[in-house]
Formats: sequence, C-alpha cells, structure tokens
Amino acid sequence: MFALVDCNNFYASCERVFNPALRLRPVVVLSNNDGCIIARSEEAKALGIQMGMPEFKCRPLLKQHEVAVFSSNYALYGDMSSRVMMTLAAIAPEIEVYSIDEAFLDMTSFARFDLTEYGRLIRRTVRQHTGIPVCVGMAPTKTLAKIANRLAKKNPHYQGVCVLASHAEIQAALERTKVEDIWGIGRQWSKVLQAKRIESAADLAAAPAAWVQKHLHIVGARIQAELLGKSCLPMELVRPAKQSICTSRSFGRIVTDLEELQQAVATFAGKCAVKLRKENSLASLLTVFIATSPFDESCKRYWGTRTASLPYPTSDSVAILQAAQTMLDGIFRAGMSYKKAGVIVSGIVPQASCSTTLSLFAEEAPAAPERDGRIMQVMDAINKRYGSGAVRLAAENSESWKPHQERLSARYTTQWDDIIEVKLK
DNA sequence: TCTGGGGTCCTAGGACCC
DNA sequence: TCTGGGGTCCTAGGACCC
Repeated sequence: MFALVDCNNFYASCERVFNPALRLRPVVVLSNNDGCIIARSEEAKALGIQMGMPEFKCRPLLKQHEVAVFSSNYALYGDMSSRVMMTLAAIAPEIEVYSIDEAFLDMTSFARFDLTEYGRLIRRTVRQHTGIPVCVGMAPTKTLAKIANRLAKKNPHYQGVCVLASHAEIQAALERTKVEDIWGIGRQWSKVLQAKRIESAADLAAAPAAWVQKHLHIVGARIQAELLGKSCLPMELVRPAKQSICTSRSFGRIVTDLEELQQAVATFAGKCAVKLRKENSLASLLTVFIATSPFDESCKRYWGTRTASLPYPTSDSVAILQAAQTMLDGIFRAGMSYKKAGVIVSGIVPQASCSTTLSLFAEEAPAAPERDGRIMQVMDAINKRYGSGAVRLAAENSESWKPHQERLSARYTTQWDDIIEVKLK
C-alpha cells in the first residue's frame, strides 16, 4: 500500500498558520512578480477565482470579497514544507518527498493496522506539529493513491482520509474519476482519450492495452497498469541529483538596457551556482535566455537563447557568471523590450566523481581550483550565517529589474528580523 | 499598468561506430 | 541481379508534473 499525503491549499495554508486572523477570510497567493493566482483557500475557490488567473483580471472580485492577497514567500513555504516532511518521516518508516506539498509513504508494513485510523493519525499529527491541514489517500499503487487523495479532498464525508483497498472500492473510485483528473494525463492526452470515448478512469483501465501503448506510449501504458492495481512506480527514497538547474524571473518593468540585463543575468547565474553547490554538483553546460513579453502585442517578439559548454565542469560563481555574460552579449538585440531572462546549468556531474579533466582548448587551466572552491565555501558559509545576499559578486544587482513583491508576508520561521517587525506592528 | 517558475521523461531522427 | 545487423550518442520537440 502507498499513502499520498498532500497539503491542502499549501501556500494559502502557510500564510494562515502565522496569521490566525486569516482563518475566516478567503486567501490567495500570487506567483512571482505578483502575476497570477497560484494558490487559493477553499473560500477563494468558492468565489470562483481560478487557478493561474492573472491577478489584474480578478482584482475587482478580490477587492469586493476582501480577499487576503499575498506575494509568494518561498522562504516560508520551503521551511514549512520541511517541517511537514520531518513530521511524516517520524510517523512512517519510508517516505518519498514528491513535491513541496506532497509525500508518498510506504504503508506495506502497516497492513495489520486500520489504515483509515492511521490516516487520521497522520492528519492530526501534521496539523498539531505544523498547523498545516493535509489529506491522505491510500491504495495499492501510487496512481490509485493519487485518486484516493483527490476523493478525500473533494468529499467532506471522508474527513480527509480515503483508503481504496478492495477491488470494489477501487472500481467505484475509477468510475467517479474523470480521465483528465488522473495523475499523468494532461490536456493533450485527455483530448486523445475523449475522442476515443474514454472518459473515466474506469474506461481507461478497461481500454485495449495495445491502443493505449500505441497512442500514449509507455507512460500511458504504465498509468493503465497502475489503475488496474499493478504497481509500476516504486518508492524513490533518495532524491536523485538534479539534471538541470534553472533560475529565471520576469522583470518588474520593461528592460531595454544591456547593462540592466547584465545585472539580471549575473544575479541568475550567481543563484544557479549557489544551487549547484548545494547539490554538491558541477555543471558542464550553460544556457542563457532573454525574452520579450508574449502578451504585449505592441512590441516585437523576441526569444534569444544560447547554450555553450563550459571549459570544465564547475560550480564556481565567477566562472559561471563570466561565461553567462559573454553569452548574453551574443543574444542581446538592441531596441527590444525585455520582460524576462534566465540562466540554466545542465550537463550536471557529481562533484566527488569529477577528477577535473582539463579542457584541451581552454586557454588556461582552472586557476587553482582548490582555492576557488575555498572562496565559494566561505561565501556560502557567510550567507548561511548572515542571510543569503550578505556577500555576493559585485555584478549581481537587482535594483532596476526587481520583480514586484508588494504583498510579502514575514519569513516567520527563518528570519529573526522579520518576527521582530511583526511584533512591532 | 498588469499574465510564474522549475523540473522530468519519452520518442524520433540523424550521425556516427564496428 | 544482388548491398547487413547491431549498436550508441545527441538533439529537438512534445508530453507531463507541481
């Protein structure tokens, strides 16, 4: 048996934990740059506020119903997530952290317990330890556990816990689940399936396997097998190292200057390097992109991107930043109204395995790599102690292009200064 | 005025190897 | 007259996830 524990309206719930006055108000959380709605409390959903809707389009509605609106506060959500995961890890022997607000638990060794009761215990414990409400779905495969979780969320009579164990329970759940609500079936595949009159999860389970394999390939075949109770997706207890790391942002305003783009790209490159070092990894490929707004009809559209290999795998901020600047020069077009930029590092190898193979063509060997490594270690240590950004490269600067973040709540769990400010208010 | 960010996996086709 | 069989690696594009 697998359990899927999924936090309810996670970002909105995080905001509520430290601000009890919000408990009776609808709450929404915005994407970066305060652009779109990416989380909604139940009350906000009931008002008809759609997921992914641009904030400016539902502003009247938000105002009319006195919805509490927040910028995303990833310092808070990330920390609350790790509290939830630590609580779960203490309850169940094996846990797979699937996303910021979800985890699979291996329930195999719990067969002799009443699973519904155990699900309730999980809910109570997480709520008590973190203040975050969760729902629990249990079933013999991950895909079915997802379906169980969804039912637990949608139907109050489950009281947050839905266990699908018997064949009859599973069949009934499949019949109640639309094909587009199955984990792994997105918009495109839903269309393909609906055209074939496959409308419910039960229909997909019963569809001819060869047809599924042909049109939905191996991934679809796996989903079908999982619906039929054959587990194809095992627990992944150790998160594999990332294959690529991306840092990108939309700008708070239009940027036309190369110099301002350089500052943005430098900042993103620096962040990528920090993330790489956190993963104990080195990157061998670097991508830089700059883009105009896809929505602004009045400006010329442009998407400039370039990928190049680094002379040797590195996580050194200076090396990555310098390479990124050179690539930016290559894709910059004057006279464009830029709205977004980003840096991606890929070709990632673990730091430990890398015995620094020198480039045949590099003009110089990595300048005393052990020294560079030490500088980065010191930088990371200072930033860990005094807050990220305490020391940074001079080229990193977010003054001009900084995304909007006008309704940011306090970083209640990671910044003393923020708590003091809250008290003073 | 105003529209997010960060990932993964799979397939097909081309270039190449012996 | 007639032209094999078995691979790998890389990339682009398309699908999906939260």
